[in-house]
Amino acid sequence: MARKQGSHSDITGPKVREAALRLIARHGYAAVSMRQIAAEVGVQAGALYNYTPDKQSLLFDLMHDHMSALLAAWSNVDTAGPALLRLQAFTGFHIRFHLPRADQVFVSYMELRNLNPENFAVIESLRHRYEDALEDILRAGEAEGVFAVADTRVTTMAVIAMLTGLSNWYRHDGRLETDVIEAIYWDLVRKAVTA
Amino acid sequence: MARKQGSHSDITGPKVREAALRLIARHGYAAVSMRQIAAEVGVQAGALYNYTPDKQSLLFDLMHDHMSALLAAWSNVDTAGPALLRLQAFTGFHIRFHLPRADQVFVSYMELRNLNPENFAVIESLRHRYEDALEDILRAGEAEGVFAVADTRVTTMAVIAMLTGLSNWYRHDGRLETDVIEAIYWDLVRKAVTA
DNA sequence: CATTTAACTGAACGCCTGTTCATTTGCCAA
DNA sequence: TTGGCAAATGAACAGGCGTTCAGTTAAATG
Repeated sequence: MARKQGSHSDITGPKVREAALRLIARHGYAAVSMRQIAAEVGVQAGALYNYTPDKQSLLFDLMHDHMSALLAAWSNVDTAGPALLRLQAFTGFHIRFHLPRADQVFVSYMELRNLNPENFAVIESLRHRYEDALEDILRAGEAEGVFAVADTRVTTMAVIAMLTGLSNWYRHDGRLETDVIEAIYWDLVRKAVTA
Repeated sequence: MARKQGSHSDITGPKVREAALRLIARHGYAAVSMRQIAAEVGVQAGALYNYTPDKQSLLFDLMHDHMSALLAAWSNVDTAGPALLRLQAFTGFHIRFHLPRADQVFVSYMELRNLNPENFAVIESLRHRYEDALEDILRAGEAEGVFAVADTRVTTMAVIAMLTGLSNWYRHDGRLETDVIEAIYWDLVRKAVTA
């Protein structure tokens, strides 16, 4: 047999990406084979090459889509107003965007070293743009006099690490709702940077 | 030819572990082959099995040694006195211990999913003990009334993520000396948790 | 209903994987 | 100087890897 009942690229395509994301998040890019991904989808390995030119592109696309979606979503958040409100918006946005996307976050932060140099440069520049969004807010707050940090760039990295680290241990069936988490982290971030 | 000039287990053993650590930190456990490690050491792949029963044990030993060294070093730090001083000691210790060990940190935090279940449980419990050290300090500070955090466990995880994230971007040839970094992070941590 | 086309199979390609082991070599102690 | 042992070699094992492609089948088109 060859083509299966009900098969269609609009169905199989997304399934390939979902399976790849889940498996790579679980076991890592190098540890997951194209045959494993294919088995998860329910096809033979060769069929995957209708949807990606190669394994590397599959990883890159997953990471690129995540970063693009992140930046697109952030661009829809209101960034006017006083720095304190902007920082609160950033903190809340970051948590609400990342918490439901544990697999994407995991892959995007753990598999950087498995990107080839060109792909790495692309992802790195997207990540940099996101970091800069936070850094801009911190600088604005310093200009306003409401923030006081020893080093703006270091603080940017520290805050992002703190927020992103959340994805490594947060469990949706755990003790704390998203709203509560958001409040706790906003408390920490606000106190850490305000004058 | 077989045995090489000057070869000795006291020399080759450490070299195997150093090569494995460097390569795994760079490319990931699954992406590094025993033959690559052997080539780095300057022996054939079979010779590695004089120093490790298998590849999995090699990874586990690297991570176990790192966590053991971390806990041993922490146990030598004075943990008496007021909570604020203890927290400062923890922050400084964490940074000074981790900054010169970028490869170990990378491997210990990125390769957890490549440990088999038994090995994972061991490493996880060591990590937990380290987290608890910080949590104890935070609770002591709350009892003293000098700290005020919304949730102690979440704050513990947030602070550790912030501190550990430093290893992901810090460069020894960069703009900032260790002392400066330490001061910046202490400023952030102190403000975030104090009442 | 006939034809085209998109989707998939299954086998094959050359190469790499972790691990084992008989064999060889070089160092050290007697 | 000679034996014993530690420390390697290098070939082999069975299996998995990413990727390609001629052939087959189901769905879409006219």
